[in-house]
Amino acid sequence: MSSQSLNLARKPRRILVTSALPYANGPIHLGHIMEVVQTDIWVRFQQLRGEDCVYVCADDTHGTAIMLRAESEGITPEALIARVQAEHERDYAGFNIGFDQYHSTHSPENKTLAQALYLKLKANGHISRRSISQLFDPEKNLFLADRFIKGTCPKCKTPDQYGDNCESCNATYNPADLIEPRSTLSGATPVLRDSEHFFFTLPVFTDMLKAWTRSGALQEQVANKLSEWLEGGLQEWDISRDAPYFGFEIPGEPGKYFYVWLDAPAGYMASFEVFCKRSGYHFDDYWKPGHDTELYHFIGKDIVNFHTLFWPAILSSVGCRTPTGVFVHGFVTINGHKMSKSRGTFINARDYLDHLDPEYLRYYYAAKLSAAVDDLDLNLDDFVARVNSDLVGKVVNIASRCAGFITKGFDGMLSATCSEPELVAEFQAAKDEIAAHYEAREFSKALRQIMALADKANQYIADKAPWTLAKTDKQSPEVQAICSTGLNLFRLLIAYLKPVLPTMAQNVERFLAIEPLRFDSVDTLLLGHRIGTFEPLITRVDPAKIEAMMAAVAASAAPAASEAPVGAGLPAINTPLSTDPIAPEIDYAAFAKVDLRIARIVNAEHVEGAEKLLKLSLDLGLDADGKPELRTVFSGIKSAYQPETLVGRLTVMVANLAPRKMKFGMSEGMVLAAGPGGKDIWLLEPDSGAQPGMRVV
RNA sequence: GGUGAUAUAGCUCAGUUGGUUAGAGCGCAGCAUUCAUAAUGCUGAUGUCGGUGGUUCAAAUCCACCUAUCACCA
Repeated sequence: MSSQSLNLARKPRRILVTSALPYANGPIHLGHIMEVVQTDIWVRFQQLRGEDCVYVCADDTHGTAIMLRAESEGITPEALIARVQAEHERDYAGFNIGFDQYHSTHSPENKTLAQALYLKLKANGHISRRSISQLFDPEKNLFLADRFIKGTCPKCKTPDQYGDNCESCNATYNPADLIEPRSTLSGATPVLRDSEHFFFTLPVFTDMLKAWTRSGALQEQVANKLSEWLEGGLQEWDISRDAPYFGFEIPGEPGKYFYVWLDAPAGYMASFEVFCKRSGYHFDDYWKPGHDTELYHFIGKDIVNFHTLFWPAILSSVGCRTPTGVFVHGFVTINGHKMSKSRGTFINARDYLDHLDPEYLRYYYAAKLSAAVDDLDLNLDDFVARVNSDLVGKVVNIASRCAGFITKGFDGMLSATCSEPELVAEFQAAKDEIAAHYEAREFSKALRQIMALADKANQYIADKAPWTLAKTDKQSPEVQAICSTGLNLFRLLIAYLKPVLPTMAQNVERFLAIEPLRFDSVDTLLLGHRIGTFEPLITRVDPAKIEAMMAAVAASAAPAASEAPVGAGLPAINTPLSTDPIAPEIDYAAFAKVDLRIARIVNAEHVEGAEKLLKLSLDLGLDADGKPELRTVFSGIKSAYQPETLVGRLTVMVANLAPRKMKFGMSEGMVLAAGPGGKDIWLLEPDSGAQPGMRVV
């Protein structure tokens, strides 16, 4: 079987690939990098096999968050997105991401495309309009998305909850139902106001989507998730926003703008269109039905709905083809935790590039990536061990230990034949299986197999011990044959690794004095060829550099804390006081009514069926009759504390709060804690010396 | 609160349709080697497969419930 002649005989596949558009509200971080590295490896693999594969991306530039961010910086949105895009492109280039085109959703091409999509949807009867009632900030003069509204939960009365659900009791509600709602942008009390909105009639596409999501275009895990929406009944999708909004105005509807998620996917098309203009590719070949081209979107699990429901439905309405595949990946965690600014683990691409070689991270990600949606943990100790052991200890070591003999004994000339043909053949025969793993995005499997081969190459060299022979005869043909074989094995490994390590592959090509490797290069061997001198192809990861990077990240975390997290769209000024201003003044008598007491937590346990609550038993010491005062309190701190870590600790409780009946029993008081919720809850604890029952004043 | 996923050696992960003593790499211990960026080779130890209960001749694998982590809820 000659797969080489097969490849030459057939026409290359024509493939268009995208990565998700990063939002222009913040820097590129290691999560973004994981996605583009995954995509880039897949694209390079296709190209190295001779396929015609184009890779495009763009900045996502519209929305309220961008508008507010620019306002707080005192610049125009256009200036903001231009600056951020330059940073994004620079960071991606730092990781060797080989985009064929990088564009912007705020471009004339995208405006034309988004408007054309809309007009087609409208002409097809897939746009409806109706008035909706929404909270409006009378000071800032804009409609408020749920995340810009806070107030007291109407069900459990917990203060300071966001507009759509309560973190304490998990209730979901309409933001208009909040008690004492306020705008997080201005602090003003929002008012209800009506406005006409435009909707995409998504339910019309239910059958089409049910078929498409199970057509093989999606991972099974993703299709399962989507059945939740499909079986639950799709709703019409609100695609308009009112002025002021940074985006494109809806044609013929002054003051109405496209919701950012309408023109974002159009950005894939716009970017590709720009590429077509300068390359001679035909736009319609890739976006209209009836062509043999393939279209793939690589995205994160947080934006599945937009890419696998709204987007295919829109494409099908306007007479475009649906994606061949949407490949969903998980999130990056650092040492097992979510990237977090407060924890000092929010690593931006720039932080990494300032200290470390991008090839390390490309390799580490590849070594752990699969086609599944699982999160990927960047464990920094593991990172150092893995990269040093695999890349330096195993792969590069093969060249390093062979090259010296060839250079010194044979003036760089490789032997005319390889010894150990079976071993060489085994390396070559692995091609199809490794290619299948790359194709299926099972990069970790591909690399495992490649590293197993690298082990065999080292075993072979150790077994033949050319250094022993060289002691008696530096010019022994046997030494030349062994080391030439070793270098050939090394060359095969590099050909397999090239999608992951483009820079190192280039260095190897220079060292071996060969033409750029392609995937099929493994079918031939390097015989009777003069190589260059060996130089270190990659240096070991220095753990001190990791420490320096983490120190820099932690140092920048403090001032950066006031910046909005990426993509979260929070206002630029975000301190506890800004989001939750100090309450109206009270007199001492009012305060004195609250009886705060020191209490010892004598027991803490999970509550069966409760998502957020822990059941605490609090000891307040003995009362006047010498009887122990024990209280049971249900507290919404489960997300931040393990029960066993609480037992024995002292805290402060409201001792005279009216008991409240909860689903799980009677709660006789409240313990005091601060923080926004989730992991960020901090229980109050007195200095040592305080005794249970003491009053806090 | 609902829903989808995940949980396997110190670390990071494989484990196909349930089938003998559960695997790999790293790390660790011992030995060998010294050509190589303290690299390599050989040998070895290490697991209540998140928990509980169930189905079965047989469960890491199937079912139920629970716990933890991640995501989504237009």
